[in-house]
Amino acid sequence: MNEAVVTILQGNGIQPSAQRVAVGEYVLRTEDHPSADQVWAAVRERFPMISRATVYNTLNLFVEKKLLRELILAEGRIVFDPNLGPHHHFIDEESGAILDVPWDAVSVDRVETLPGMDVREYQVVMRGRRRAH
Amino acid sequence: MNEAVVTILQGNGIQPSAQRVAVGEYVLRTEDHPSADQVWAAVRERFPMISRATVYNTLNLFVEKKLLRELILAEGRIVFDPNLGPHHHFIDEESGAILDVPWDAVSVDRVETLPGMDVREYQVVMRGRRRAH
DNA sequence: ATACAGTGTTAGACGTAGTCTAAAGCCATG
DNA sequence: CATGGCTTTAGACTACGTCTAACACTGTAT
Ligand SMILES: [Mn+2]
Ligand SMILES: [Mn+2]
Ligand SMILES: [Zn+2]
Ligand SMILES: [Zn+2]
Repeated sequence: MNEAVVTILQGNGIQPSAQRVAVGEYVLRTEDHPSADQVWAAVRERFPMISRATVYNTLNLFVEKKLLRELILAEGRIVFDPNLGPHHHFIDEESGAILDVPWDAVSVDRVETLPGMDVREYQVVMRGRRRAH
Repeated sequence: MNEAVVTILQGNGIQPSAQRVAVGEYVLRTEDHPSADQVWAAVRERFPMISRATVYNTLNLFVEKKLLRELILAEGRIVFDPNLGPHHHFIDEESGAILDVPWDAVSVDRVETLPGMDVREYQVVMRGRRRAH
């Protein structure tokens, strides 16, 4: 059992069962933005007997305990993001891949002054094509 | 049959059947961002025999013909937006309501300069609470 | 008038992502 | 051991969207 993950879970009031650590080992470290079923597939490679319900339960628990964020950017799938700091997202329309865009790469102004809206959080969602740079 | 809607449909190469006009009368004029089933409910009040499949077919046709945009901002529902110009969105976390934010109410910079990303379109997605203003 | 073709509508089956349920397993404590 | 509280599990269930295949409508050709 990965001690670093065990420590994170304990530090957030989560009993570190073998299944939860296996899910955490993948989803808390990925650079990706995987869906629940992608997490299930990835975790099953090393922990083949884990059930789908446990993966969903664990992901929802991690969201509740603020180890993950849920993003809803594309049709038919919720994706999970272990990058908790403020950042933006770029969606490659060709592959569906979701890329992080650093908070300071884009500048956004006047969000605080919108009449009638108390903005708790915001992000820029960009869509387009990836290209060589 | 609403002549204004008939004209819009014809102008976009869509045969103005009674069902399509009924859907258009609601969804092309709403200030809301309704889901397909909300559209179905609204249209059925005046056209009770319309089928769910026709509403979905019609909405998808309107999207294809660029009379509507699809937005994916919340869990478990695609919503439709007849406001075609560039604008941002604010989601009231209490009610789930989606409000338009005028393009110029917020300023966004440096989106064009992101390395490796060809941004075709973008918007700011804000979440928070509505309040009196 | 009738036949026919092309388009549009319909009910209901289907696919699929996510949730729920109820039983079984695990583990600490007495 | 026995008990109690979590946790996991398989599979049922729900909800949104799509697909299918039959039926209806409309306009044109005969
Ligand atoms: Mn969730
Ligand atoms: Mn669609
Ligand atoms: Zn991210
Ligand atoms: Zn809008």
